[in-house]
Amino acid sequence: MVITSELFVRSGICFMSKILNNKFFEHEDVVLIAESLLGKVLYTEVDGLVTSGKIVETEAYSFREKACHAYMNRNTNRTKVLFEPAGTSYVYLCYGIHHLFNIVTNKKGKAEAILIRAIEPLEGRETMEARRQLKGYALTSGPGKLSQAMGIDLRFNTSPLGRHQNIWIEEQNLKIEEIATSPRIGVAYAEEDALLPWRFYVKDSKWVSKGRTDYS
DNA sequence: GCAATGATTTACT
DNA sequence: GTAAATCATTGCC
Repeated sequence: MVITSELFVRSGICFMSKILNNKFFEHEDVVLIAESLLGKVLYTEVDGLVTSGKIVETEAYSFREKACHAYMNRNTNRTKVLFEPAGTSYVYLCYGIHHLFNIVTNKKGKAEAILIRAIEPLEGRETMEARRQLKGYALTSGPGKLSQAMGIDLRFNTSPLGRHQNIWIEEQNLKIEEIATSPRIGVAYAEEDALLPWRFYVKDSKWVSKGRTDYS
């Protein structure tokens, strides 16, 4: 993996941080990238307010399997962003209420993406609490919750990740506890592909979502 | 044009 | 545990 080092000044303190670049997301194995994203830090700057959180739950989706919106290279107005280059944001509205944030991976034309399902708040926690109108673990423990907390909506759809786009991911070498795997949540419609163990989460994190994962 | 629906969350009983 | 909220997208007429 290739990581770009950049010097940033934040809160009057100078320190090195590493923003993931497109090479990180270009890998052909979306499942491997999904697992690798655990512990990375997602940032947004919305309305001049910076928020960030440690990624603790992800899911992988691929054009090769039925749970993916671009299964069989299904290319529609909504899914066409999945065919964009790696590192592009894919945000869509679910149930008319919730914005779900994904990152496109693999080479341009290979429709794969990673859904960010939960984060542990780091910077801007008060901003997140104000947007969510609540405190505690419900702040960001789910894909719709974290999007609301971080101000992510359809305006970010098709945005390439990067500091200048106000949405980016950093490697801060945060410690990761044990990683666990399970089937993805809410994809029973995918039949046999619903059982793929493509969900990754930090096993003991209190910030992981509570959705059911068994289809028995 | 129109009806169905969802990679969820929340508020109920 | 069950159900309502709410709308962009999709597929079919």
